[in-house]
Amino acid sequence: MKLEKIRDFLKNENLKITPQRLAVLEAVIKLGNHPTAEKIIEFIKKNHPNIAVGTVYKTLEIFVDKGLVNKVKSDKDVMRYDAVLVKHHHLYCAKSDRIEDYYDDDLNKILEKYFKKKEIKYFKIEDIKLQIIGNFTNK
Amino acid sequence: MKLEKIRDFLKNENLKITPQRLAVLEAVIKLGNHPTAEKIIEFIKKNHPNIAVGTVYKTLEIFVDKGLVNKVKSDKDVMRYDAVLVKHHHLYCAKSDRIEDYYDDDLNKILEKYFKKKEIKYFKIEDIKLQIIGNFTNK
DNA sequence: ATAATTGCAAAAGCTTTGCATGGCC
DNA sequence: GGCCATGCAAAGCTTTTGCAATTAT
Repeated sequence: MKLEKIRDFLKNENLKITPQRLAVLEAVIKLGNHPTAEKIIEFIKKNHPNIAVGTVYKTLEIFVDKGLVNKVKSDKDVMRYDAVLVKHHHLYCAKSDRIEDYYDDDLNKILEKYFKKKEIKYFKIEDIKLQIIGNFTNK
Repeated sequence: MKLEKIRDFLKNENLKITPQRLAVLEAVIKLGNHPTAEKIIEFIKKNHPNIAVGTVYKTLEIFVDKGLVNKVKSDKDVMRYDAVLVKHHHLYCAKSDRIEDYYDDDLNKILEKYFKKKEIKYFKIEDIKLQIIGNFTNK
């Protein structure tokens, strides 16, 4: 997302445009690959040494509420954040904390079709995310 | 899983059969629905008031290592545990912490077939879990 | 001007750890 | 008896909170 778009977005949500907020979003986007709060803070501190831990958490929470950022969690570690808004799934390394995005529109269509036919009693589906667990064979 | 099976399992893994271990596994099984450590401790304390929190966590971790119990985590809350070993997926309530199991062999077959054809470069799949997010329409 | 946001530090969970005591094999 | 497992309490980590000072609009 471009800087101008981000400013507009914040403005539309009645959120003040502060250097901290821009820095947090920049960090999530530039770091990529589902950074932890710790990594985000580390990244921001390079250019913005006085940012407070609490500010980063609060800002991330606001972005999650507004849908600018998503939370990603595996079965083993701390909260991680993701600024990729396009629908996607995740590849989880069984042995490490590595998480990669997986895009596949055919798959999404198959799932959509499947669940349209085979409705779940007592449950209205909003979204489906695959956790694909396995091992990366490259380094 | 029956008590005798559990005893055999522990024996085979060279784990001592202790009342605490039996109680933890019993709690996870009887509570069902992905209890938190807190709920497990609460349940066990009824019959076993002196059990230590640390013991429960250590025991759960051992069971997870040995594959007797799985960890389940949503994007929002603490670690939860699951003694259902049959392959299944999860329905996550978008508004609460409710998590229900979802079994569907047809779905598993479709996914298996799909990923057999459409291999992911650099990744060897071991398991696929669906996080189905939405709303329960019963109470 | 004023209301929202920040930094700071303390507090609040949840989970882990160290060690002496106790219990299983 | 030997060694593993437990209980207890303290410590560790991540995340949240309260509040005075600061900043965006």
